[in-house]
Amino acid sequence: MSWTDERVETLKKMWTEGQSASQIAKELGGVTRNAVIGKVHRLGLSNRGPGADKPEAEAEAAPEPAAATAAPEPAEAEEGPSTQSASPPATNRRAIIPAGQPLPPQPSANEISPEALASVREVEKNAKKISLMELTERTCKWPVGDPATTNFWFCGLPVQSGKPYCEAHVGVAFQPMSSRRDRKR
DNA sequence: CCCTGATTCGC
DNA sequence: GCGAATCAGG
Repeated sequence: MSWTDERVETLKKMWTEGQSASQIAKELGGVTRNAVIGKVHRLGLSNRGPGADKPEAEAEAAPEPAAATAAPEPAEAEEGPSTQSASPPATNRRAIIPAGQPLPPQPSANEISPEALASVREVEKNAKKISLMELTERTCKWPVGDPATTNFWFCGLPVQSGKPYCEAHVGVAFQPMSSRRDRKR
């Protein structure tokens, strides 16, 4: 595969859209993400944000010709403490879990946002349905089903990173409480 | 381990 | 110019 005009355009478009190199590579096909990244660099658009081109960028200092009075530092707003506690779907199950540590919450009765719920349903269909012993540091530890049943398994999908769950389950586990708005029912 | 982009360097 | 290998980070 070579970089035809079309392919390059797709590349540019997607890259500008913020697509990841791997996604672009997948889309184009026949190339790896490395190829994409390499091309991106060669095209000189390694930087995605600035649609503006800044040919001249030299020397530090003197970035501000204007009299920047005071407050040159907007300072980081930083994430507010925003009590976005994970609010684990409270599990009433006695400590049934084996050598559990932080222990996964039960998805059960809780007001979960429809979107997140939908995601979970999705995921559960593709879940690897691994057993307890198969749980590793990087498998989603979201439990599904009743532990007392044979119909019990763990999601097992790749975890987000750090988190104990896969993306979808992280979504339902760590809800910003803003979405917990009590929707009438 | 999964993923990101960044760089290098033989081709 | 190309992109695999590698590097550096999350």
